[in-house]
Amino acid sequence: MASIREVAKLAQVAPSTVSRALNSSGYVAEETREKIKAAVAELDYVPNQWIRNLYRQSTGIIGVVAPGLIHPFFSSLWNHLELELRKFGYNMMLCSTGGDEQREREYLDTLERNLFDGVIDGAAVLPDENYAKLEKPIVFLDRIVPGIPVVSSDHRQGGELAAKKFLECGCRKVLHTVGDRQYRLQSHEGDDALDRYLQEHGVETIREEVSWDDTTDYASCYKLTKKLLTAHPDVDGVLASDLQAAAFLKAAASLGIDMPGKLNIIAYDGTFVTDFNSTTPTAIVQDVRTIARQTVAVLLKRINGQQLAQDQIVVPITLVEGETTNRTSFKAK
Amino acid sequence: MASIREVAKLAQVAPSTVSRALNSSGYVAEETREKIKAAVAELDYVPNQWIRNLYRQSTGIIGVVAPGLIHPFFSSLWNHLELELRKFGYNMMLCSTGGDEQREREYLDTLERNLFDGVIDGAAVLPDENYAKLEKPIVFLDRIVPGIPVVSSDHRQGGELAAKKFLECGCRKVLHTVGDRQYRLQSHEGDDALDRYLQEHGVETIREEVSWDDTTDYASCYKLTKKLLTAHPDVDGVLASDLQAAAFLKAAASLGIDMPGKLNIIAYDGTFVTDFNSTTPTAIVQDVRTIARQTVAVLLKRINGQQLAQDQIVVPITLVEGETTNRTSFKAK
DNA sequence: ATGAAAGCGCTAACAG
DNA sequence: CTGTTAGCGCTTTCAT
Repeated sequence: MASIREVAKLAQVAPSTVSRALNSSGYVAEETREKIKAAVAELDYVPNQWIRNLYRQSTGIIGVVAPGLIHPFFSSLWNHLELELRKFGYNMMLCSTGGDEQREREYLDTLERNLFDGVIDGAAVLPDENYAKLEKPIVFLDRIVPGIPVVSSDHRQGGELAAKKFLECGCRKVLHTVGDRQYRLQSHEGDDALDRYLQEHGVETIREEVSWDDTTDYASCYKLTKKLLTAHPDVDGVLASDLQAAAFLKAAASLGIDMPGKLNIIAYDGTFVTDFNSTTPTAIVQDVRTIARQTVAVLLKRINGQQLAQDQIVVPITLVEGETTNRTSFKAK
Repeated sequence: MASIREVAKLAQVAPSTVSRALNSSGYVAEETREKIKAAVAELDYVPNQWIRNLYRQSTGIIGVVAPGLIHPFFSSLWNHLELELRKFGYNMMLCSTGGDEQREREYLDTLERNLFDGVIDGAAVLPDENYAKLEKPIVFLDRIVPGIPVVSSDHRQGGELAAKKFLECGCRKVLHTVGDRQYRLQSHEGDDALDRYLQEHGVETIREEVSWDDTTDYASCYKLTKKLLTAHPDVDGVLASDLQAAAFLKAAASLGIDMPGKLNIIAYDGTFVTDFNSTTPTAIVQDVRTIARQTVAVLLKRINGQQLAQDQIVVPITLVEGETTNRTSFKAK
């Protein structure tokens, strides 16, 4: 790896002149420029970007903290984030915590101590105070902490869309799986909205708290869903994330439950995995691309020191009708 | 961000002493150590890791070049790679090329010019000569280039396992999808082995070349498989990657083809997505975890300047019997 | 238009 | 045991 000094020596100029020529900053005589160009070619000189970063105090790398890479919703989110960051000349360092506190802490530490330009935390599971001392521009996904910008789907809308669909289908008892409630997440709004709306309309709801494994690992999902369907035989509506919904579908079939006659299932997320099923589920679809776009937009504003109009950004969500909910409802009249 | 000099000043010692105290390299009097500790605490000093890297000429970050993050086989591979790298104290920077040459080139360039400790390229689609000048320790996945270590599944074994199964099922005409053949990939061995074995036993085979999209995007998969099944109505065996296999299954069902009576399907990869189907496919399962482990092992050897026993490492592969191949074959007698 | 010199924040070699 | 000095590879004044 040739250094700038070697180039300078060969071109018989000072290192600073080479620097200027290469960055086209400041004046360099055409003749000198030529000599330098020749020397660069001869030595196959490539400036060490790392060192440049040292001066610029920036690397063009954004750290992304993820709970996992396999879950279809997240893998597709990271994919879109990468594309979006690339658009603005940034690279992405992807860190996966597996939902573990300690690992998140370690990663945040690494990201803080290195010259990363910013952080996107999609796996924030630490108490609020841990985030207070972070100096880097940061954006959260879903997790709400005062003073930190957060991007997420409009889960309240998602919950309501699902609730309305269940009502249309004439459901009387709806079960939905919810995550841990220890910290404030935007997605909790969805659970609350669902319950509120359904209960206002006289429909019973059951919340079933599930672990991260139960939403990520299909085998766990399947075991869980079978258990739930057995424990609550009178449930006629289910809202659960894609994988779980797929598992519910399979489990219900194996239990001989008539669908969608006796059981309406709505999948939350609407990633590509729902396509596999022989029956296409009705799904609440998150707009991953827009989430990625907004997240990057917010982060860049932070990096450039601009003010944000709002700390919380919610992205609209849609319901896509499939075959797992009753079409012959009174809505269709 | 306090610097080491500020700490030194506050503790009334030289920066180098602080450095020694913090790295516990060299002698520091207990008393001095205390003073320094106090100063560090007072200023909330955190050493700038980035700068340290400059001296160590290493960052602890490995660049991973991926064709994509969504495809289940890859997302699970990146996940395991991350875990494995973490085990050895490394972080992973994940770059996704979408299979694009230009993007691979750009990423390799970035990785070379920055202080990454090594590169794992799972999306190598450039002509061989592009890799000759790479100076960083590198490992390829699947792609074979002389002089560069490569890790992959034992696809030859995979091809043969599939072939034997098709024979057992009494297939007479087997279709399999293959990728681009422009460069040498270990996975081509699988296609070749399948053809060879089947043809030796008098079974006709059809290769169908497919694009990256046709293996990644489910909608594309489905369109493709429907077309193929219509074009080759007499095919009684199909080998295709998970997503495609799922699509074949759905397409065949929609065309009213009797399965597995008239059509035996084997899914290649065996990722979690195959679980979703109401029918569990027979699958050739890649051992992602071992691939990840071997890849990291090879890379670390390279980083530490150790010799490799061999340039090509192949990881055993297995066939898992499912419901999409005929069990009542003459093997069962 | 060019070069010398200072410095980014830290470490390592060497005196003392 | 501790401080001084030099330097990682580059950029950026500031003279000339």
